[in-house]
Amino acid sequence: MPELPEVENVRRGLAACLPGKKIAEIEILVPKLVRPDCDSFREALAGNSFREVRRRGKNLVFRMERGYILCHLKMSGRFLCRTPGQPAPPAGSYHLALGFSGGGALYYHDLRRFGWLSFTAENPEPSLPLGPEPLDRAFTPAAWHGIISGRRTKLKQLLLDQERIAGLGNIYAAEALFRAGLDPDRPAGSLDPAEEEKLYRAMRAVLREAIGAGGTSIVDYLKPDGKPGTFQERLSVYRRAGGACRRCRGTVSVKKHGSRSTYYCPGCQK
DNA sequence: AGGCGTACCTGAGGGC
DNA sequence: TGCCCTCAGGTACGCC
Repeated sequence: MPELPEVENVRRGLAACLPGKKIAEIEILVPKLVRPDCDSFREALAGNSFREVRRRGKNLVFRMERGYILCHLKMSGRFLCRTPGQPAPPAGSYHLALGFSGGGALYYHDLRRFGWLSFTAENPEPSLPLGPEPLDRAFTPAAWHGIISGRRTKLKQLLLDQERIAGLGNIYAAEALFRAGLDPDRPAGSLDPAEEEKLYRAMRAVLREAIGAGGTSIVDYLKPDGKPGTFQERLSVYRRAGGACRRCRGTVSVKKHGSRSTYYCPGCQK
């Protein structure tokens, strides 16, 4: 489900309700969601408090009074934040719950159960195997050039490689390539300087716009307040195969990279 | 280096 | 109605 814009919206939603909250109750209904194991997760979090919610790529990092929780939502992980007085979600609608002193709770639900939460004593951020944050100041056109120059990987696959650039997934990789007018099969190293810069700008623009729109809600994704994002209304190619290209009125097409669908416009993307 | 298959899970939707 | 297949926003691992 979630790529950088969705995870960033989750982060913002949680940052608005978690800091200062002390964990009084821990309910783990699906043990495999927590690491290193149920018992140590409970022990580490009982009586612990939330301090800050950060994001690195598609990972969430909760800085606690003692230690950190690293979380990846994978395809279908979802948080729901409830303030004191708001009704609890129905049983069966969550797989993990952290109840707070004084009321309110954080709920996690993960339909496909690929996601996880991991308690670590030290800050896990520096050792995450991730490339630069595409919206960081430090991520300059020169840094981007260093990442793609000389590479034979297809653009689509490079954009999905979190170790090269963090945060893009199947939706925004396709959307960025469409905006840049680039064929997903082009070897990354084949871009001329103007094309490199187009892609650099396209990635950053689409991510920024999607963050502003609250992310893309198609199947699973909801913000921690339970509301959907709206960027699905503004997608140019993703899941639009057979539809008319908004730029050239040609037909949006789809093909596979590995086992994943890549949507693109053959007329616009060269 | 790069690309592919498989695995981890559940549910929705299409074809018959 | 049911069955079987494919597909879904991610990533790790093993193999060629």
